[in-house]
Amino acid sequence: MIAKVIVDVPAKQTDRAFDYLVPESLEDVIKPGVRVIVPFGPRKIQGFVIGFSDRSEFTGLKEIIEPMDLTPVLNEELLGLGDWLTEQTLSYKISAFQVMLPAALKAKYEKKIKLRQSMDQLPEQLQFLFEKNDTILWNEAEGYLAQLQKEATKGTVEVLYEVKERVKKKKLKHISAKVSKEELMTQKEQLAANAEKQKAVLDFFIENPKSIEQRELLSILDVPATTIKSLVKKGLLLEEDLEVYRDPYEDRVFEKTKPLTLTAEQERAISSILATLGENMQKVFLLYGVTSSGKTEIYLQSIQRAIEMGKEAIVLVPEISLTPQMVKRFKGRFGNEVAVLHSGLSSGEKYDEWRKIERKEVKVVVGARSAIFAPFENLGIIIIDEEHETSYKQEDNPRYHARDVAIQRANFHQCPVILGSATPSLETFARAQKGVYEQLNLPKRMNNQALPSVEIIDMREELREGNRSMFSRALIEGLKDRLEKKQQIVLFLNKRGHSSFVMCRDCGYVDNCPNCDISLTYHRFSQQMKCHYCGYESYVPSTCPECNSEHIRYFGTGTQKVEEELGKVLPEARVIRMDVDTTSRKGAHEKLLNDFQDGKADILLGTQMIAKGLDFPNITLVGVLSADTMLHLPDFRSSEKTFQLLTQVSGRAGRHELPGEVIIQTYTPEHYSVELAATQNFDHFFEREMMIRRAHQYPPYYYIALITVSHENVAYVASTTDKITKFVQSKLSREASVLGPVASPISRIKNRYRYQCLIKYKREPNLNQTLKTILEHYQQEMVSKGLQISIDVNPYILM
DNA sequence: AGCACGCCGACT
DNA sequence: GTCGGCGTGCTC
Repeated sequence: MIAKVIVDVPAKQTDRAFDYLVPESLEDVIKPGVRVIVPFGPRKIQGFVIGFSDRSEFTGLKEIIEPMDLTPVLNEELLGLGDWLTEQTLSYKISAFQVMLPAALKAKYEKKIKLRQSMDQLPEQLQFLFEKNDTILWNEAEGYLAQLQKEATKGTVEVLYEVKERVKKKKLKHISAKVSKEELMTQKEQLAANAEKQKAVLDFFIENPKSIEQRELLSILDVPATTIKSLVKKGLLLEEDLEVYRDPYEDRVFEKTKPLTLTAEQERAISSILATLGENMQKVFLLYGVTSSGKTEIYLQSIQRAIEMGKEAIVLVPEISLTPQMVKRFKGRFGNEVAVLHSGLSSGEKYDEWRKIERKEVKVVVGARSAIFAPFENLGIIIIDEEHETSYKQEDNPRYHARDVAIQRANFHQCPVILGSATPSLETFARAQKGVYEQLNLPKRMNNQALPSVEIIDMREELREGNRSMFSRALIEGLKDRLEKKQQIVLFLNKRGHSSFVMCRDCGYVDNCPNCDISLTYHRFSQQMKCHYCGYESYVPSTCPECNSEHIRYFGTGTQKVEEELGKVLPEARVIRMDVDTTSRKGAHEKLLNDFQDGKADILLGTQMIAKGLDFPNITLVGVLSADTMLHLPDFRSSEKTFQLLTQVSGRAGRHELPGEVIIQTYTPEHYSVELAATQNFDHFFEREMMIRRAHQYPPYYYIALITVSHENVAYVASTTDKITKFVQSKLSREASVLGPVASPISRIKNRYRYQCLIKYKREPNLNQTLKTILEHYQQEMVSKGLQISIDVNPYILM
């Protein structure tokens, strides 16, 4: 039997199956989807079995060394999905497989040197290396490698390549009775009279026939481990290592919730979904509901139905660690049937959650982007909450969009996909309008609570009238008012777009990174300037390096700065600040939110991370400090993102009995995305933005693909990009526009110059082949000259 | 990605 | 004469 194996070498030349003989003894274990260790040249590496064949064109086949799994980690569906991913994203097969699995299953490689003959066969100056051990790590022999290599050819030492698992299954020693209760009793009689500890242990097992963790047993009975050992030796007790899961929510109790009664609107929406569920068909729904309109309850009850039908469910949420409330809702309804996968977990914890899915111990997975690959085999429904979120697009290879994967998987399982949002992406909304997706509307908030009133404040006007602070007079008024009424406030700082940079007020000099074409960010905590792209650090300049002026200071507002200012204006206000600094510690996020919920603070101040999911009854005022910082980014989606963000943030106010108010501060009050977010008029915004997209040939009217070329030499990059652009032009139809070559918006990162070519097209069956040809053609130069070409067929970041 | 093989410059 | 630079090609 010959196995086709995809090897763990992410390179163009090795991006195909290699044939290996399956040793007879392994024929039962080696199945498609099993990871194996195979010899590859002089080394050993990991590979994935994708299929079998009885013949090979290749002579001199090698044998598979050993399997790494007893059961496949990728089932037939996921193997196929891997092929599809490879084709869609132009990535390597191996990368596609690895992205579908928890990182813990990625192999770790170790290179070692082993002494083969007696020490005295070795030149004297090398002997000390092997004094302690006959095997040392390759890096430990630094400086002697050349000599050792010579020894290796003589055979005194041998170079070993090892493939290691990254994470061990967590196992704990469990003890149980090996014989019957009666037998234990008779054996107890025969123990020496003074063997009281042993008798106590036997008594315990006579009472409790179940197995128990050794550590626990020892602490209950207060006996030494040797007592257990001797009973095991006598054959009365059984000692075994059982796999236990690292459960991140272990010590948490989730209050059980029951399905709520649905409103007439919810009822109407869910009936369509349930019908599709019952008919076993693939269909995509857009659940378009304003903030607080009860989308989650629809998710919960749809999943309920899927479970009742014996099926499973995937729920994607944007970066779930940021919404503990969401986890609570799912765990509350489905208890132990839920696995949670998000970036806040350690790789061991992620692996354990994944194992629960693989072993069919859960029915529902709630997680961020990569949870879309959960290895369920009987998927009944896929839900993508906050469908418009850009974090569903992976920004490195394979550059997939979870929404596309979801639809692909739903096609395989013939099940519904629900895309939920109050502010759908234009792509999705356009498809719903065309009838490709079925649109379900929830236009009203639950319990008919009115949407909050929104006021837009023109900060230029404030400035003209002499208010130079970052808070408008209206906002200060509002803050004071809520403090008095003991109501809560959310202050939102839109940081994306500009962070704190240092500029000279006299000459306009900006402190830039020497390696990247981007300004350095001021970090108050470490009193340093840092580059977000390459990590370069320097001190904060006290005088301008250009003109020696002392009027050099930082611009832009960080949350710390706002907190400080807030303290000056409203010293009595209790503020909780949420940003990367205060939430980096595990569980910090949740604790801060709990404190806020418990009323330990009046104001919650934060960045993007507080924009969604917050649902506290006492919030009656939401302030947006700077609405328009994103509008000026070189990104055709910036209006869309601004609109979405403002709408989401506004939705935090007045979700329960108390009416809500929103104050949006902006320097561009006339911009339609600000104006229309104030009235929460998505439909109007959609029309407006669609006109612009059509005029500029952007999605959803056109598809786009972005080729980015980078190298240390500008001229080389420019000329290569030029050749690529011309080539693409020659291969595509007249319908497509190929723009370039131009320098990327961030024209240099880590001293590499960056050029790009943007392709806008409607239908180009040749495109993928053309792009593949480019990668193939430049493959040599990519390895030998360090040229980088990255292709993103549906980019979300154009920088 | 590694690693070996192979063909040209500066050294004991 | 050889050590070693990294360009080229292969890995079942």
